Amino acid sequence: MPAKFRLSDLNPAQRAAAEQIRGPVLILAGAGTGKTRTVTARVAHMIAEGVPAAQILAVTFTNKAANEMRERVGGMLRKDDAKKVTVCTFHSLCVRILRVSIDRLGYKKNFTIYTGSDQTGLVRKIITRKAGKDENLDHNLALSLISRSKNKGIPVSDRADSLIAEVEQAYNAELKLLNAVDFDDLLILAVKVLAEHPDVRREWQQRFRYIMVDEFQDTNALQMKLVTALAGEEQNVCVVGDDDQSIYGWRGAEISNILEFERFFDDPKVIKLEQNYRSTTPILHTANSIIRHNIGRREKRLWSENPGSDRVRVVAMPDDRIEAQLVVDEILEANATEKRPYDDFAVLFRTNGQSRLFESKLREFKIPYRVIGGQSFFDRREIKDLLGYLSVLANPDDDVNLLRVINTPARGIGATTVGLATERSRALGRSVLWVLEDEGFQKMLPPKARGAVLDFLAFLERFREPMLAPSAPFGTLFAKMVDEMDFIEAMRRTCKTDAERDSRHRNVSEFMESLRDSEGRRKGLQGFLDGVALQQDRDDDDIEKQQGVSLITLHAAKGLEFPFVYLVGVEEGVLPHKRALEEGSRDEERRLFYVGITRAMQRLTMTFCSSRIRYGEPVPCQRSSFLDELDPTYLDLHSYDELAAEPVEEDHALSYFAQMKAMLSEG
DNA sequence: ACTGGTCAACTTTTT
DNA sequence: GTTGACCAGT
Repeated sequence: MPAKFRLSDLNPAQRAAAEQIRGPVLILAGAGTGKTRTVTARVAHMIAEGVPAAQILAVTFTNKAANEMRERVGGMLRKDDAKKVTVCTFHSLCVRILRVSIDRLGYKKNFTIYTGSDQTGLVRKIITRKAGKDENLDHNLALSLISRSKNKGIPVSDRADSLIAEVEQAYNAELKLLNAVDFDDLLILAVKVLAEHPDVRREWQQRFRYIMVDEFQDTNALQMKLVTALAGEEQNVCVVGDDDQSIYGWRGAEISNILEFERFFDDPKVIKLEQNYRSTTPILHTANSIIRHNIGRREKRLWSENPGSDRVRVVAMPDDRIEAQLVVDEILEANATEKRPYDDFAVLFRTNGQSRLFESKLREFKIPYRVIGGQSFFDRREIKDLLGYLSVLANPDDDVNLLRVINTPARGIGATTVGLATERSRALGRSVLWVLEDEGFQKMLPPKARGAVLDFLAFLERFREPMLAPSAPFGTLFAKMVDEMDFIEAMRRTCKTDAERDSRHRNVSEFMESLRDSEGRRKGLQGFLDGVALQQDRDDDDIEKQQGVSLITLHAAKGLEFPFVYLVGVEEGVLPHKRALEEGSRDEERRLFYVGITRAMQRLTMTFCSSRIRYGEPVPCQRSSFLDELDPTYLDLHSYDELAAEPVEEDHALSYFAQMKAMLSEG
């Protein structure tokens, strides 16, 4: 074993956690308490104690966390051991199980995974079909209701005749017909196949006899079921989490999984990690003061040995443009005078849309930056089109993607022909592709359309076999396809501006390159498509290598840390978000705020605006009520004017803060 | 069947 | 400020 690993490097609590190898273990790891370090040390310790590396499964919630853990484990173990440890997300674990065994549940193994926009598209279509286009049942609402009920195993509405119930039924039935599954299905079906087929269950239980789950506070009921199913009799389950950082309730996460862990596993060993190695006392103190307002937590007291030299700042800004300007100015200055690399800075915000202004300001000043998370590369239209072709090749039942690509680029198969085909497909209960191939259908078409359809079918057919062959050079082949249909030229023609043309063209090139890269990884076209659906391939190489200021949503920031953090847009309605307040999840918003604060290592600045541009119009806003919940001991309140002019003395700032507070409590 | 234009609606967070 | 849905003209 490499010399890097010594149990004596851990503090007593961490060490206790690493040494408890067998039986159920619950590690309550506050923010910045060396969680990943402890977990990786635990893996190393297990292997040192003779546990075969291949029997260890570490499940995380996000790919980012999985990648990080894989890297850390790799640094601590011999290379061949490290490779044998399985580190993956819940969803990719489910895909693994299902690609082998989903046929037991009546699906075909070449199922397609429907993500975000595929789902919305499908639901939207169903809503208009069921209710006409004037009906404005919000498709996002419908989807989230459907998702929630799928996870809980109960129908959306008790009234079977209600529109939403109809939509739900149609959605699920249609998915099955398309030989497609959504994210919820991945969990549901994996749990189902394990529950209903003891041989499958036994196989996986024997494969993974030691299970670790990271970010356990984000698991939902199904994920808990999956863990229990895999754990088997031995119950070598170690979960790590922090209820104060539970921020995925809206997605069905059950905070009770961690709060009531004892209900699921007998007599677990519970270990708390409370020493924080990340942040200074002012930052931690401020963080503790906000999370105290939540009830029903597992009490933790985070402390730090680092007194730090900076107080926490709260800055009032006139509007969001100036907010971006000031933050960028400060970054520029700290980089110039303190020689701080740009990677030391992060701008954190509640909603994706808030990153735009910062992006353009940073570009303006030629400061390198990276956007973490945000709109996926794979959601761009041109990329979805290309993915559509690949999906149709892999799964001929995938009507949604077939319809997406059937006339992109335009090839003479217009709305009339498509309408005819879908109608017949519904009538016969066959896939659209099946209908197109049917001679009876072809005879109904006018000669021109028939020719176009035949050409299209021949085109697909020519590539299907070669692309799906076990070790096919599918990237190279697909490049040929794209070339033959003149995809790029057609796309360029539909672009309005030169900039758009360039960016789309670049995207296509990048996509083709990543496709060709994955040829070498031996997972086949199917593996590539899985990776895309699970967001695994999201150029994490690229983004890791990229340097510069990080722009991140609060959700995506969990697990990360930065010396200098700007938490922007701390306004009522943004953080806490208006929609969240309507749903009554103020506590979760508070945890989100807490997560944001605890990302900061040295210096934390929070800003709020008096006015913000929304939909192109300025809208007045107010500081967040969360700011009033903070303990002011380590807090300085500044106005933009002060900061823009001269740095203020601390006592002045303090009295300003006191004044402000007094004013607020009066009103 | 395709193109280009106007208009509306929209932004919570993500595997 | 962006994206898509819809419509009228070629």
